[in-house]
Amino acid sequence: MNSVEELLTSHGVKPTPQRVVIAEYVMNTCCHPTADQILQSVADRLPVSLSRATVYNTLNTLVQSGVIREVFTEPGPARYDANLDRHHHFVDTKTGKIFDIPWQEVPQLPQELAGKYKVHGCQITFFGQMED
Amino acid sequence: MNSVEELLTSHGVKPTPQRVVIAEYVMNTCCHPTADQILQSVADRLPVSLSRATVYNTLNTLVQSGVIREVFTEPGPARYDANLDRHHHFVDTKTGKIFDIPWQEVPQLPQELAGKYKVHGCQITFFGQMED
DNA sequence: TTCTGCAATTAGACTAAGTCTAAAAGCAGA
DNA sequence: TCTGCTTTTAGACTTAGTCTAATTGCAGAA
Repeated sequence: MNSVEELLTSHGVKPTPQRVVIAEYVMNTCCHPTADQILQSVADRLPVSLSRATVYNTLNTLVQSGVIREVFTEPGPARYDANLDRHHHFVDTKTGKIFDIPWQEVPQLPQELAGKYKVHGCQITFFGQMED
Repeated sequence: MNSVEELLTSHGVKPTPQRVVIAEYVMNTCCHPTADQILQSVADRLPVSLSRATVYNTLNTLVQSGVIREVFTEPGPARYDANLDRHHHFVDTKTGKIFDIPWQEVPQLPQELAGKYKVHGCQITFFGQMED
């Protein structure tokens, strides 16, 4: 049993071949792929055909069980992220690429706002350009 | 000439009847409406029929000219926001409602990250629940 | 081993959000 | 009034994602 299978099992997800290759792909790419990119890239790693519905089902299952995260930074399709450490995102407005920003790069934000908004989580998206 | 017309003109946007009622609607609602909600609500304020394409064209024009902002906090349709002051958003996870959080409620964030990401802008979305 | 039944997968239909296109309408200036 | 540009329109189209009903694949029971 390889480590991806163990990871899925430990999160209560039965490690079917489809789920394993999808999870593996998301974990081994740093590019925050979309569902469609995942389908394209993963399809020929399986002996059977892989359906679009399975990709979406699997991604939703993995998100719900906490194996990966869904990222919405901009218009367009959802992107997926296997970095489970708390972090934020930086969108390079020139290339569209998304980079992870470690949690500790950003100062602690308030846990309550304007005396009435109780904060449970937050997501920061930075826009800008990478220096060369 | 009313104030909405002046505002559009001052942003270089010709104030057609369609644009005026759409801008007016977005400015007078605090609920961050979607394109579809805008179409539903605004259609009968005009003597002619209002096309979906016009709503999207107008919203894109208004966003590009800086009259309103487009907000993506969660999966689903884009939402529009006429609050031009710099601010962030709070999503009430119970009701789905979006509230504006004034810029000064949140500490200043770094202008450069990890020594290579030059920040031009950022968007913070808080998730949580309003206190009763 | 075979049977049973649930969970996962599949293809394809369907829905929702938004864009594109070609024609018509509106309007500013000559 | 005419001309030409801009805006609007209806509806086709595209993209992202969900739903459905049938099939497949297993795990556990007999």
